[in-house]
Amino acid sequence: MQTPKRGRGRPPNTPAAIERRRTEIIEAAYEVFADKGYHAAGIADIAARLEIGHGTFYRYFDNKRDILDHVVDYGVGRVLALVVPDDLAEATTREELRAQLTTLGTRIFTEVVDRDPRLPRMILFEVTAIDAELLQRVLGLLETVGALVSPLLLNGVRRGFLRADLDVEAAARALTGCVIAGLFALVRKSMTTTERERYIDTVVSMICDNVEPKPAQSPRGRAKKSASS
Amino acid sequence: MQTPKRGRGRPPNTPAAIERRRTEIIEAAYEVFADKGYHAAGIADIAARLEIGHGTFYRYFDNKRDILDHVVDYGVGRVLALVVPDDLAEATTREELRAQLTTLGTRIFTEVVDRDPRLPRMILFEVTAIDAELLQRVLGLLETVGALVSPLLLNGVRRGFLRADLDVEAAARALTGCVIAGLFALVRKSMTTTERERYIDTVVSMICDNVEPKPAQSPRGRAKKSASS
Amino acid sequence: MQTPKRGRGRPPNTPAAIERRRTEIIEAAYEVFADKGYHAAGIADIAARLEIGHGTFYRYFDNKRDILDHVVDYGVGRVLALVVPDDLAEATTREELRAQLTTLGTRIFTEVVDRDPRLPRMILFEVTAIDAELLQRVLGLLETVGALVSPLLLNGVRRGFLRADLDVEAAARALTGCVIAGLFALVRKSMTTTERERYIDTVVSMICDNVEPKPAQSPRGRAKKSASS
Amino acid sequence: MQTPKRGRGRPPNTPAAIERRRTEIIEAAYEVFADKGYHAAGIADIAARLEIGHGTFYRYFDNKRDILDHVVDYGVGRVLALVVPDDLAEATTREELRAQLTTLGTRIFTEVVDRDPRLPRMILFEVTAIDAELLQRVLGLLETVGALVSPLLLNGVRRGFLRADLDVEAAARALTGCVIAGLFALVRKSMTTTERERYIDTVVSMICDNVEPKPAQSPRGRAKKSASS
DNA sequence: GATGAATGAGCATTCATTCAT
DNA sequence: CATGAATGAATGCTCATTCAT
Repeated sequence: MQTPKRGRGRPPNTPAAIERRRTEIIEAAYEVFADKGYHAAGIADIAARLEIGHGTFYRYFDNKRDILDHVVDYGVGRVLALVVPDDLAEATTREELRAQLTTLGTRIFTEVVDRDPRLPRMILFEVTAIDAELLQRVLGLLETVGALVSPLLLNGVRRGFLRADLDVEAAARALTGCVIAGLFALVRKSMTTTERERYIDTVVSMICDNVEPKPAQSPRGRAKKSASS
Repeated sequence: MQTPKRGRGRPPNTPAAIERRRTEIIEAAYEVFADKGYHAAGIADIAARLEIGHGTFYRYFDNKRDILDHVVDYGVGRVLALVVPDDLAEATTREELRAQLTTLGTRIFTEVVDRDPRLPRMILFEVTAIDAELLQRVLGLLETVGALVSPLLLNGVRRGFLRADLDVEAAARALTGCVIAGLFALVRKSMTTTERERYIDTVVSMICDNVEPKPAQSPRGRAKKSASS
Repeated sequence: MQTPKRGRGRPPNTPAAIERRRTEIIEAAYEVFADKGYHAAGIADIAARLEIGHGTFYRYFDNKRDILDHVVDYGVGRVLALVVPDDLAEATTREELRAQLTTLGTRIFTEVVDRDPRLPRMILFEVTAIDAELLQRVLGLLETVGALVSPLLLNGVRRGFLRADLDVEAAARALTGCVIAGLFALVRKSMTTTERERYIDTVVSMICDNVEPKPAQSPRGRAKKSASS
Repeated sequence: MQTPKRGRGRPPNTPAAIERRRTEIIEAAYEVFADKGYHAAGIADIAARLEIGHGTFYRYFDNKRDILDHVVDYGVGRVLALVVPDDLAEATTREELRAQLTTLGTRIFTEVVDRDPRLPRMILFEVTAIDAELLQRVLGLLETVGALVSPLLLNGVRRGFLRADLDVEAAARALTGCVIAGLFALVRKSMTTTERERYIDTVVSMICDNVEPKPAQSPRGRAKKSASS
C-alpha cells in the first residue's frame, strides 16, 4: 500500500547546494499554495512535489508558517524583477512620463499576470489572510511599490509637466490602487488586450492629464496655483 | 451510552424570533471571524460568545462555510447602507460632481471604516481567501460598486464637464481601485483626517480635472480642449 | 427556512387513541429502520414520517432503543400471522405432512417475503446487531418457531411415517436452518418461483424421505431400526 | 496554535513490518468490534488496545469502515483455514460421505466456535448490519461455502449413493442453512458435545439417507403426484 | 398532550511536527 | 543529512434527549 518511494537521494552538502534546496522547496511551496491555498495545502504536498520526505522540509524551514514569508519574497521578487527594473531615466516631457507609466502598466498586466495568473491572487488574497503580520507585510510592500512611483511624479511636477500642486504621495497611492483594481479584474476574469490598453491609457491619463481645477465657473480667475509655484 | 442531559430551551418560536436568532449568530460570527480569522475561529467560539450550545448553531446554519456567506452579506450590507444611499441627483456641473465624489469618498473612509476598521480587512482579505467562490463573489461585489459610479461619470461626459473621450468603464474601475488603495492604507494604519482629505481630493481631481491630452510635443500650441470647452 | 410545520393536531386522549398512536409510531419506525437501518435512522425521521414533533415520540417510548423491541414484535407478529396460523390438523400420512410443510415453506417465502422483502433483513441482520439482548431475543424467537415444528415431526414419528429414531428437536432446528438459508438467499437476491419450489421440495424431502441408514455396505441386511420401532 | 509535541516513532519501515502492523491493527479491531460492536467501538479503542496513537491507525487504514472489510477477511480466513482444507478425496460410498460431512460439521462447531465463540456472531450479526455491501459480501461468502459442498453431493449422485434426482444446489443450500442454524444455536447458548453430535448426525442423515419419495403410503394407489398433476 | 428549540457528549478524521533510525 | 512512522491536539458535525411553552 505505502509505496516505499525512494527519496531523491541528492544530498545537499555544500552551502550552495543547501541554498539550492531551500529555493526548490520555496518554489514547490509557491506552486502548492497557489494551487490549493495555504490552508488546504499540506507540508506533505510540498514534499511530494519534490519527491523528498516531508521530514526534510523541517530541516530547511521551521514550520509551515515560516516558509510563507519566503514564498512571499519569492513571489514579490518575481514581480519586481519583471516590472521595476531599469528605465529609471527621468522623463523630461509629459509624453515621456506617459510612455514610462504605460510601459510599466503594460508590463505588470502582461509580463506578470500572463506569466502566472495565480501570482496576484496568491499575494493579494491568499497571503493576506494568514495573519496580521503577513497582511502588514504585503500592504507595506504595496506601499513601497507606490513609493517607487513617487519620484517619477515628483520629477514631473518639478519639470512642470505635471500640475504643480499635485499631492505626489496621494497620487502615487491612487496609481497603486488603479493597478490593484486592474489585478482584481484580472483575477476575476481575463481581459482582452484592448481592454487592458484602454484601462492603462485611462489611468495614465488620469495622472498625466490631470490639470489644476479651473476656478470653476468663476469667469476670469487666473489659476491660483501657477502663481504660487 | 448516550447521556445528553440538558435541554434548557429558550425557544425562538415565531418566525421573527428565529430570524432574530439567525441575525444574532451572524453578528457573533462576524465578530469572531473579524477577531480571529475564519480558520482560527471555531463554531464553539461563536456559540460561546452568544452563550448558546454549539449544537444550536447548526439549527440555524448548515455548516461553518455556510454562515460565511451570510457574514459577507451582513458586512457588505453595512457598507452599502452607509455609502450608496440616496444622492442620485445628477450633477450639472463639474463642481457638483466633485462634491458628490468627495462626499462619497469621505463617507467610505469615515462612516464605514471608523465604525469598524475590521470590516474592510474582513471583506477584502479574510473572506477572499476561503475559496474561489467567495473570492469571485467579493470581486463581483467590487465590480458592482464600480458600476454604480459609471452613471455619474457618464453624466459628466454627456453634460460636457468631463472629457468627451473618457472611457467611463475604465475610469470607474480606476476610481474603485483608488478607493481600495485607500482602504488598504487604512487597514495598514490609520490616517489623519487631513491625509484622508488630501487623498480624496487628489483622487477626485484625477477624475474631474482629467483633460484630453494636448497634441503632445507641439510647443505652445493652444490646448485644443480649451477651445472646445 | 425552518418551515414551521404544524403538527397533525390529532390529540389522542382516550386509551384507545393512545394505543393507536403507539402503533402508528411503531409502524413508522419499522419503515424507517427497514429503509435506513437502525443506526442511520433518527428519531426525527420517524417523527417526520408521521408529521408529528419528535418530542412527541418520547411521550410514547422511552428512547430509541426502547421502540426497537416493539418494532421486532410488530415484524415478528406479521410473519407469524401469515405463517403459523391454523392448519394444526395432525397429518396422518407422510404425504399430508409433506403438503403441510410445503405449504408452510411456500407461505414463508411468498406471503412474507413478497409482502416486504425488508422484513427478514430487518429481523435477521438489523436487529441482531443492536445489542446482546436483542440478539438473544431474535435467536430465541427462531428457536420458538423451530419448536412449533417439532410436534409435526413428532406426530410423524408416532404415526410411523417418519423414521422412528428421528431426533425431533435436531430435525426441527435443521428445518429452521433451511428456512433461514432460504431467507438469506432471498435477501441476497430474488429467486424465481421455480427455484423456490425446488428448494422447498428438496428441504421437505430431506425431512420426509429421510430413512434410517441401512447397515451400511452390508448387502441385504434387514433394517435394524424397523425392528426396534 | 499547533503544538503537536510528541513523535516517538517506532518505525515499521520494511514492507514486512508494515504488514505486521496492519495485521496487528486488524486483530485489535477484530477484538474490539467483537467485544463492543462496530458502532459502539471507536478508533480510539483500537489504538488504545495496541497502545498506539489513534492517528497511527489512519496511516494503515483509510477509515473505520475500511478496516471492517479486512476484519471480515481475517475472520472468514480463520474459519476457512480450519474448516475447508484438504480432504477433497471423493467419497466412494455413502458412509464415506457421511464421515466427510460429519467431520466437516464437527470441525465447524468445535474448531471454529470453541476457539472464539464471538466469531460467528461477529460475521453473521455484527458485520451484516453495517451496510448493504457488507451484507451482500457475507451472504455471498455463505453461498460460496455452500458451493463447496455441491461437488461432494454431486459426486454422491453420480456414484449412485445419493438419490438420483437430488437437486444438488438446493441441497447444498439447505445444508448450509443447517450449519447456520447450528451456529445460531451456539451463539444463543453453548451446546453439549452430545447435542452437537446428535445435531450433526441428524443433519448428515437428512442428506445421506434422503431417498426418493415412495409412492406414498396409499396402498395400491399409484403415485398420486404423477396422477394428480 | 404536543412541540421543537436547545443542548453537548461523542467521535471520526486531519495534519503539523518530532525524532529514532 | 534524510526519512517517514508515530503522534495527539484540535475541530466540525450529529443526534438522542430534555423541558419550557
